[in-house]
Amino acid sequence: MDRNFLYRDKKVMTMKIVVEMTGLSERKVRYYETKKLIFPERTSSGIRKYSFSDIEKLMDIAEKIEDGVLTREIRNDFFKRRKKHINTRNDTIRGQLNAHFK
Amino acid sequence: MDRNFLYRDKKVMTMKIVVEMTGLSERKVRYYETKKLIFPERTSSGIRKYSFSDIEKLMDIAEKIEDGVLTREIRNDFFKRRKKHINTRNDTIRGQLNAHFK
DNA sequence: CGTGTAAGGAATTCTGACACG
DNA sequence: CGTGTAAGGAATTCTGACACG
Repeated sequence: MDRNFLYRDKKVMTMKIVVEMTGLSERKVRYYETKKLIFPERTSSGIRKYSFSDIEKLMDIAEKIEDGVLTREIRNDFFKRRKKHINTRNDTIRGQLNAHFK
Repeated sequence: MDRNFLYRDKKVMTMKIVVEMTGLSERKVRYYETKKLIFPERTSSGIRKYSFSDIEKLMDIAEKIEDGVLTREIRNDFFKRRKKHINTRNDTIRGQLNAHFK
């Protein structure tokens, strides 16, 4: 429903909760923000607020990072939904994660 | 879906967010908890965590309180889904909010 | 590049209590 | 009964930086 959409995208969680749910460190979560991968809102006093969809996105990002994908590439992937394969380079690691972009 | 259910009932919001969303004071939110109207979870360090359904419940509670309903009555209403009408008393205020229990 | 950490301050949250009624 | 508030401490969050690589 329309309501569920609100639940999913409403920015209501603070860092602590995000860390608990994703298993990532605060450092990583903030870093991905500087890299324009996630866009939390802020309370009037500056505290970051995340949504359920942010949580999902973070877990997706974490998975790609582990596979060796660069934040910059992940970002491009988000921006241009269908991006050409990243086969410009061909080391072992790269080959393994192409599935993510197919 | 099953997923939306998770979003709605997952306890992820801290007091600040709850206050912002409901417009209630921290005092009220905590008081309704002592009266067994809401049941937030706690982080390992003791910080209360609320869900979207808690937010909705709080707004419902606030409305009834404004109408003069006692927390005790609201609680009974929650426990026994279909409770007999509260017409034991009959002052003006009471008459006006019977709709809530019909 | 991606991430850990110590540093210091600011904002949040918690509990128990006094107050009014 | 329902709610405001001052009190003091504990836990959270924030930023900028140094470090490694």
